[in-house]
Amino acid sequence: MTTTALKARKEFGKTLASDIAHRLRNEIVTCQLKPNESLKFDALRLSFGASFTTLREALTLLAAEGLVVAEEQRGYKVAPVTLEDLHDLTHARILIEVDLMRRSIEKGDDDWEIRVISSLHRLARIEERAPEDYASNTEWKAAHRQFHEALVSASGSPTLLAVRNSLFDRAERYRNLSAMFRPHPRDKAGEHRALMQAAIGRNADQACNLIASHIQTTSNNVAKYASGVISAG
Amino acid sequence: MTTTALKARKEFGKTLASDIAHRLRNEIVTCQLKPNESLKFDALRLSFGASFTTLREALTLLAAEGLVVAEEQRGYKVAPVTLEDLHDLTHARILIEVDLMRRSIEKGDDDWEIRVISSLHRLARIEERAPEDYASNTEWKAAHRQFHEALVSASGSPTLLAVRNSLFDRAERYRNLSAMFRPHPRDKAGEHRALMQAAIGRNADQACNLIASHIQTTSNNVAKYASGVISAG
DNA sequence: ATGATACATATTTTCGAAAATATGTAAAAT
DNA sequence: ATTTTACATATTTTCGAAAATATGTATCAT
Repeated sequence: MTTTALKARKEFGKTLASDIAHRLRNEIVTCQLKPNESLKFDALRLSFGASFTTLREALTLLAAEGLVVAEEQRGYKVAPVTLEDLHDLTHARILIEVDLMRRSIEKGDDDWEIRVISSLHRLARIEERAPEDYASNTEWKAAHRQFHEALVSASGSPTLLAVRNSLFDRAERYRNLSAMFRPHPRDKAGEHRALMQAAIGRNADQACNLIASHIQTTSNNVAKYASGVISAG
Repeated sequence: MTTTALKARKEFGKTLASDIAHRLRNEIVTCQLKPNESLKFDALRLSFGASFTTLREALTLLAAEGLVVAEEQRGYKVAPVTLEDLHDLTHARILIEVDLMRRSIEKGDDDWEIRVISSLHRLARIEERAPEDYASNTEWKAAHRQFHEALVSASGSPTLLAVRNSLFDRAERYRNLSAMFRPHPRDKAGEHRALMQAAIGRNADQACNLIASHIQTTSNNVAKYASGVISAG
């Protein structure tokens, strides 16, 4: 009932465009906006309450991240999901995440160890509280993201970290898609704990192997359970 | 004198925004727009003849590529050049280019071999014609880019290729900067020929070593000759 | 019936003005 | 002299209308 209602529109960024990009990104990753769905300006204007220009800027940003594709003069649409894209994405993620992991383990200081341990702890607590299908839990997803982010956070490579974040979003969309059709979520708790132990124990080779197979296994499961809704590619 | 004058404005893309992004990218990479230079809308509007909105879209695109940085509510500026950034960039380029090279050699077909051989041939011809300081030659730069692009063009990884292209632009800016202060360009002809031979000969290990040291050596030279104009980082 | 052409509609793209925000300057207070 | 406040200016950000482009429909010729 106060003036916060107006300001509340800008939750995540200082500018309206970056805020809308954030909201759009979320809707695409969670598949509220479905793959291949065309993003018409009139419709977007209605649901996001912003002008053509502002929306256009947000879409440009998401196109650069690979969540949206732009067909010039023919508008924007949510990026399609294909098996080919999933494989491409998985390969890129493993390459980059393994490199970042190794360097993080080399360079990580006390604060890094604390970030890794505490983010895993938070993740475990959430899993305790909601043992059944935590994978569709928003809180779990945020904690999961933060744990993986913490692992590579000491790598000191802004360029690769930025790419990594973008790929993580694209992968999360596939995970969400798969979760819709999967009877039970795979139990990753053990894998996460092993990752933490290898990282903190400065066992770089083991940590890199673990993260690579963690990503690969997740991807294989996505391909298995979501193959029905994923285009042939 | 015909109506082409109007259409000529759009040389590179179908939309004006993508065309302006292309032109801006070129001016930044060639350092006509200097590192750290602030990109005021009024000034840009004058030199590019487009409206706020269109320019904003182009800048958003270049910010995603890392050639421009956006400070919210305080406009855009050309991305700074620092030794730290150069190192970060070099590391990322080696990681990605080596991976793409190996996969290109695995998968490359006859057409790939032809692309590699013919693009090297063109590069060599240009070097013959203009032996002195071809590095500042626009034609040479385009051919150089195409040769390196050809080498990795069979990798079949759209995601990593897109990142690679973006990193190549950022690196080229550093090369151009260094060229301004370097007495003679390093002779890369031998390295390029060796790269081609290793790739076509399907000697993946050797080709990967060559491309890694090619990138690293270039980066070291940039650091050496351009250190005066690069911020400490 | 089929394909081509012209027209009407839908949609994207671009523009310049208006609003919001930051920056700079001068007067007032301590 | 230094900080604070108020005001004026410069700059970015956002908007909705107008232009450009694509898509769909009906008409005509073959």
